[in-house]
Amino acid sequence: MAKSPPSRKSSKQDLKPQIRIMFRKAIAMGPGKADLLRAIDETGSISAAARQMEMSYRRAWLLVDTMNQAFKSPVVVTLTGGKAGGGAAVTEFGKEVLQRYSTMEEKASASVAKELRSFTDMMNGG
Amino acid sequence: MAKSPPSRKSSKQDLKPQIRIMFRKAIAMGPGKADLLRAIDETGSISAAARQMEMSYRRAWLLVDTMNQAFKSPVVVTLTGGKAGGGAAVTEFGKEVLQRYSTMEEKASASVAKELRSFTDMMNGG
DNA sequence: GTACGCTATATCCATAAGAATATAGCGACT
DNA sequence: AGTCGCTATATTCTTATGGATATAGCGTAC
Repeated sequence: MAKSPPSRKSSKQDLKPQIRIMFRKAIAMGPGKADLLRAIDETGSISAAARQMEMSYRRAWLLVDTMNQAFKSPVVVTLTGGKAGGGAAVTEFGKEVLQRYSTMEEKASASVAKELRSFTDMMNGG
Repeated sequence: MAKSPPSRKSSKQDLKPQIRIMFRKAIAMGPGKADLLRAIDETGSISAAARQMEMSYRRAWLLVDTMNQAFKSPVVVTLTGGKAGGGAAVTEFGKEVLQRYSTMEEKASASVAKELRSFTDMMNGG
């Protein structure tokens, strides 16, 4: 039988340059943290975002903590208690960080798109 | 006393986009592997390159192995025995891979240079 | 044929990263 | 006052990563 495309995760098609902003050996901002910020903005909580991204709350919390430490102002603020038990929100500052990061991702990606394709040709079937 | 700048490793100034080419969850090519290729090309052996980069031979060998598996042709060929006990060389194909990767690094870096600087302003003193 | 230095590989160990779990605290709402 | 769901944190366990070490095999030079 023809092999059915089995829920492929990263394949050659996913190739893209990754921007990683380092801060004292830790990643202050990268693809994963950007996704997390978007998920927190969407869901309004760290734990909901973690569930959506299928990671542990602990890990999500640590990522948020790393970001908040790296930037001059918090990118995420939290509150405990309240009707929903608490929650988290991406600050305006955080949204700006995210926006600028996304811009960088797009620019970098566009700038190497052509080269990336010829690179693909040199690789085995990812 | 004033705290003297203690042999800083990565600081804000080092910020640059990283290109990582993935192959089945493994990094087929990235900054570290590119450096290793350059070191092998320079030294003519995996172990000398490993020493130069202060990593274990095992690790260097694994990195080479990953690359060779990811690409259609080997990027490094080795020979055992001989006057120097053996050695390794970056193939012409490997040099092309490296060349193209370096080009991508430069282009991506240039394309986001401006944004990267404003990003820096939002971060704490790295 | 012995020595040399490198490749190639296996084994074991230390450390780091992350998952899972447990628990405390909080505040709005009922 | 009690419930709820989330933040915040500690603890334990598993797994992954890499370092260190040991050994075998190889071919040239001596």
